[in-house]
Amino acid sequence: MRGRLLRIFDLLLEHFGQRHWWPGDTPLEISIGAILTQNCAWRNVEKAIDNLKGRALLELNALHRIGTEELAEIIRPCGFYNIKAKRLQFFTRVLVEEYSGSFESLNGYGLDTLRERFLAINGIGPETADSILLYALGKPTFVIDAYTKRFVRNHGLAEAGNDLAYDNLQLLFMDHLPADTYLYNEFHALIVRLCQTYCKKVPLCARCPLKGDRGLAEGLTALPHF
DNA sequence: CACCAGGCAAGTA
DNA sequence: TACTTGCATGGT
Repeated sequence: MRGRLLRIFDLLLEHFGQRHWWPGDTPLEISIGAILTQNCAWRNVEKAIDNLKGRALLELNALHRIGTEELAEIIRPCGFYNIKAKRLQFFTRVLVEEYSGSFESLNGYGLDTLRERFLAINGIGPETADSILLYALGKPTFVIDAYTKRFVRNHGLAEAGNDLAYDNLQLLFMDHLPADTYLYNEFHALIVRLCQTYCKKVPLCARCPLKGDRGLAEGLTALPHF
């Protein structure tokens, strides 16, 4: 599996090039995006983040202090705005009260410690936690999202059922790849890029160039023709 | 019109 | 433990 995954990575990287993920200029902006994108289209998150940027709210203390109802109206375009406003402030509260209000102070903690702390925050589940850890903090944890699950399923990398649970999907990648931040960053972004073009709808991606009876590796070599 | 989009928590059986 | 529901906007 290790060689297979690395081969998939190499072919995707060659085909699509570096992704330069996650969109966002600072650890805070990346973290905000990770929370706001929960079950909604990224284009709507961009509108919400633009609204925040226009009001100088991409700043930890400002975001922490603003009224929750006012914040909800500002992030309205990304949907679920009432609950997401609370979730943003649950997160900022922990940073302000426990970590000196700075992302720099998080660097001194290990991956497992921070992941456990993030998961204990209401509104931060495994995907949001891993997105912040990997893309905002540079910790080597593999992000599993709807695209990743679809990718694994459609290409037979895991059987249906419990193997597709979040933690097991994460182990599928992390047990068979070196714990490398760049690799995890790029690999996940490439899976997203692939699915956004060829696997737009659940549950199957009939047009996906990786799909077929010939097997994954062989299918991948056909990528450049699409 | 129906369905989907880079989840998560709370409620139910 | 496993499954269902609420949360809500905007694009196709």
